[in-house]
Amino acid sequence: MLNEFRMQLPIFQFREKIIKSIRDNQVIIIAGETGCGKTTQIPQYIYENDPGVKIAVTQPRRVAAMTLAERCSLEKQTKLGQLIGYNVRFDDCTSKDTQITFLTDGMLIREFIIDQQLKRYDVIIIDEAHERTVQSDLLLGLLKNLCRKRKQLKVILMSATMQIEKFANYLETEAIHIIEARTHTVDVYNVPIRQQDYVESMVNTILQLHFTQPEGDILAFLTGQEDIEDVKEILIERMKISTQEKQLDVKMLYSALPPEVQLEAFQKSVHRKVVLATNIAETSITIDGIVYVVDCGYVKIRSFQIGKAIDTLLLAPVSKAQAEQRAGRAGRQRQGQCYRLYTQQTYERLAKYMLPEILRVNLLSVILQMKAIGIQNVLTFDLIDRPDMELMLANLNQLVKLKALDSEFNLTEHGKNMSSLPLEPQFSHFLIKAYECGIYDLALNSISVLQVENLFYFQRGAKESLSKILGKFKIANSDHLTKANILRKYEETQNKKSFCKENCLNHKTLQKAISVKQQLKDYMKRITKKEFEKEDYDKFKQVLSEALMFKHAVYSPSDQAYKLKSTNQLAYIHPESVLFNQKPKYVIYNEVILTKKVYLRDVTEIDEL
DNA sequence: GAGCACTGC
Repeated sequence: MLNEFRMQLPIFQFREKIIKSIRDNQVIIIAGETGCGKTTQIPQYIYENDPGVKIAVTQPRRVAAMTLAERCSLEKQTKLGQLIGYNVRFDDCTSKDTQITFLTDGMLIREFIIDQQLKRYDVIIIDEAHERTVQSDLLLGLLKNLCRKRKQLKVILMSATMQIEKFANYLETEAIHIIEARTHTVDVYNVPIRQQDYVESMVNTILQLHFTQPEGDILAFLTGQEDIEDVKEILIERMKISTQEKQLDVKMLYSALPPEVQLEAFQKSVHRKVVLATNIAETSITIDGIVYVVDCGYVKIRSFQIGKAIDTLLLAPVSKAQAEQRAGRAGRQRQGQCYRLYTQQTYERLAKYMLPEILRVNLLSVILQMKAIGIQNVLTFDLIDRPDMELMLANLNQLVKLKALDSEFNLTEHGKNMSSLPLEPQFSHFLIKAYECGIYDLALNSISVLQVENLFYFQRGAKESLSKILGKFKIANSDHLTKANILRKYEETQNKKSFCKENCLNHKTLQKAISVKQQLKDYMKRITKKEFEKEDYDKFKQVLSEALMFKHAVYSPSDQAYKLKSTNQLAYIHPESVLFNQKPKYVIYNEVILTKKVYLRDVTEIDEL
């Protein structure tokens, strides 16, 4: 039954022990580094031991769920979607025969909304729990509760070997298994003195490495598009004037890069390759052949400032766990090396772990989900880390104003409908109201494009300017309507690829917007029957303004900036807005975010507040 | 004149 490959995995020696542990305990923890085989093998062991059980395995990312299902199917020599399948957004590859389902944790939360007992599964495995996403934290809370109601249910938490005691205490279990993986060692070097400018330091380190060390590709961790482009330019320049013969291929990798350009970073290169990447290469993406890692020591982190009610996207030092994760990327093939552009002393002072997501994001949609799952008092719900009470209370009150909850915080019919849509509550509210007012096509197009990121792609020094392109599509002083217009024009155009090229648009992004639109349309069919349509921009703005009632701002001439109605904070219109450099008196916005300045993103002019 | 970490439903 078990082929030789499977028997060689480190986890195999633990097979009997783990099966027994699952029999004896309701909740068990399995910790092991990547490569020990826990994710692919444990579900199969459970199935082989008791072929009647239905198993769910969650993953933070959709690609992981899909590839893992494929791998396991191959090992069991079954067709994908039969015995073993996956279920991710836009792609359900399961059947009535499916016993092992790999799914994203967001998907399992949606299943909780439909069936609060999750009766279709006998065993639930939460994988990569150490990543501490909002979804996996919430799932752990829900499963902890569910274990009291369903005594036969088995829950398995899988994670890297960190914070195990914390998970064990929280889940009240002593059944812990630690699996050693066979990974190659990575030699870590720190710079003796920290350089002021990590871009310069990065370039020097890469070149020195290139000219002195034996063959093997390099992965460099930077923080964003800007420093990646800087390093690339300088590297290419220095290589040109270098007297050394050895060539170096410079590739980039970050999520705003169109997928076809990202692919270049994976191709085998004749010369040594250096991939300049964001933390996308930390967990989401693996590049083969990496022997050297260079780590700048920083990462951009998005956090929600509770008092000011603004998001920030700022540079922060990495955590120790993150630095280890980055270094580990050098040891996947053979023994590797990691160069850190910071001192040993700086390393010692780093935080052990990054603050979990649930403690640093706005929780409006999570709280609506919790209410939809039937949690009476979300303020006292037992999560592994409790979010700020005042933030949750503020979120509850916002949901009351959006009529998702009544004054006693009970879920309304409208709230139930809102929670069924894969959108932020404001947008769910907007879409439902827009349907009722007969502006559904405009609203659907607008919301669909607003869901996707990186609509435009500008290479450094691109001829076409953003304002010129925006000018072509601009409608009614509104980013929301302008984006709806872009999607319409895209759909009407025959040659979509050249349309995108002309307008610096991202083809894959618009394709995704179309999938989103179709999905929203399908969901909306279950909520309302209304489908008459009129083209009324004023009505659109009126409904949007009501949905974004906490996101109004007024221009203050003395400050030359916008004053947010909610907090009196000053902010500027983002350069990617059609209203950039214009000064309409009243605006509504989707998001306020601090990067280099406090910016309002996706802005629409309105007549009055 | 000036900007764009990463996931997920």
